[in-house]
Amino acid sequence: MELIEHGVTNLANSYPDNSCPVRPHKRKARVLLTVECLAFCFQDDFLKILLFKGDCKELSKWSFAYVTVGESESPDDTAQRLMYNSTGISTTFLEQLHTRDGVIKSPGERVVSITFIALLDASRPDKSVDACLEGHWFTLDKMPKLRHDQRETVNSAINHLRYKAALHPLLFELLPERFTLPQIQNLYDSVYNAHIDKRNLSKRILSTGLLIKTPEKDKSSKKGASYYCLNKTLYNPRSLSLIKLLPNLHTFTGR
Amino acid sequence: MELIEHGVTNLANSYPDNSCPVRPHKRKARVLLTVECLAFCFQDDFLKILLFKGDCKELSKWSFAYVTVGESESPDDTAQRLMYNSTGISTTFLEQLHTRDGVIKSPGERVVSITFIALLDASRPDKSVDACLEGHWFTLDKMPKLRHDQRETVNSAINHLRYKAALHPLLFELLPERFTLPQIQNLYDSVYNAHIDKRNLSKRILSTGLLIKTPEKDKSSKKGASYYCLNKTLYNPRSLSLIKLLPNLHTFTGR
DNA sequence: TCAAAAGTGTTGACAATACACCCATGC
DNA sequence: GCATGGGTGTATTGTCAACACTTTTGA
Repeated sequence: MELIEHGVTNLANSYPDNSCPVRPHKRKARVLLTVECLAFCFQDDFLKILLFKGDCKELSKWSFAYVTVGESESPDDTAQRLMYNSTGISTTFLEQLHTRDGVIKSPGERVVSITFIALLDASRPDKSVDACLEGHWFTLDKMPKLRHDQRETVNSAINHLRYKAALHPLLFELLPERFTLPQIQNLYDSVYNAHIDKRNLSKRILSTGLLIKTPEKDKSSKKGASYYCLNKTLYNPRSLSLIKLLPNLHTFTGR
Repeated sequence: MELIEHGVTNLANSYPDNSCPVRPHKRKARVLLTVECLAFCFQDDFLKILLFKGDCKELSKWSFAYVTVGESESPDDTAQRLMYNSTGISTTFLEQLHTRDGVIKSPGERVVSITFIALLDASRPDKSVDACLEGHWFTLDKMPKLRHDQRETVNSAINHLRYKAALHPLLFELLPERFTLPQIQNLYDSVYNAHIDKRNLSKRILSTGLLIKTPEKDKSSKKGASYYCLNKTLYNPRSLSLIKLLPNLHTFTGR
């Protein structure tokens, strides 16, 4: 990606001063890059979001994870590192939500942050998370007070998650390698804070052909629920097929 | 948005060196910010994309618009400015697609660019575009050779446009203040490179209630087509309602 | 009066919803 | 044998797609 800066300069030079369609502004911005991650998981039958205890400026308030981008890493790598360091889990689903400008604190201290949404399989930490004492998973209805304007970002991430999961088989990212239909049921109920008819939901989910029934059963209930796993030849988190997974789509607005 | 840098530092200080979930990387990235715009309009019954003639490095190739972000403007302002300066049109629809890392050319010259998609009403330049000689609108099937890896970005923008327009009343952004049903027909045909049944399309469009029929007619055809305008109390480009506007949604993949 | 383009309705197929009972097992 | 939770089928409704003719008017 060897584009940008020279292109602008050179293109600008070929125009008279006031007419160049892409002439640069007076002074170029140099900014500090940060990455912030809104991390979700599914734990104890609830959708949860990862938050960290406040720093010394605002001890009582919480925040989602964020970190500055290193000099020699891409923002995607940063997000991956941030998730791994804060949860011990290798994130399989990371998606950019938006990039926004922070305040200019002093000359040269302008901060631009790229917001990611991360879906984690909470069942499989690759390393111990003992080190991450200050991070906690909260259900959405029990979230603590957040710092600054973070609440808005969290809300838009939840909205985006609901929107996207209604159209694409996305929530499997939150489940372990193998899972049961009742688990899926609880997952969708929790994400949409609703009671979705289990017959219709399982019909929709199974009709996608994305699930493979395994002979094993989860014996924690009396009858035992069959385990399913993803059909990896059909399922690709990079290019999710468009499948209507929820009724009443009209209740959502686009991102 | 007074969060980021201090938060990280302080939070980091409260952890032992190897365990902080959000500890900063060794050295922070300071980057040059650029904005690139994939601008679409609807002209002569075709969807068109705005491209500029190559600079001295690659004279024969074309590029979409891009510019560095000024020291005292937000990326959104930059995109707005870029569009206005290159087309004379005030863009009503600007949406972030993604942010991506460029190469590190030399220490301190790392470039990060934010990609926008812009939908323009080509009928209403606020100022003359005579000054913008090197910019041209191309139909998608007649696009010239693009620089570098820009083709991929263009393709993903077109894909995103198709995806989003299939679910939301988005393409009105490309139309003038008042427009006719045949114009809408041509617009959708062109965007999807298909022949969409006009009876079904007009039914879908009109059933949204977003259009208001005016008494005037476009007299350029024999019978004359009625002009419609948007119902501004219902239509809001910031929060587009989810309305299925196209059949065969399954032919698209998610953004 | 003819040609060109606008405008409009119906039907059949499929998909989505609502809804309730049987089954397997552990205790 | 009973309580718990898993698993399944159907009837109805609504939605979507396919399809062709009539209307208007300018030339």
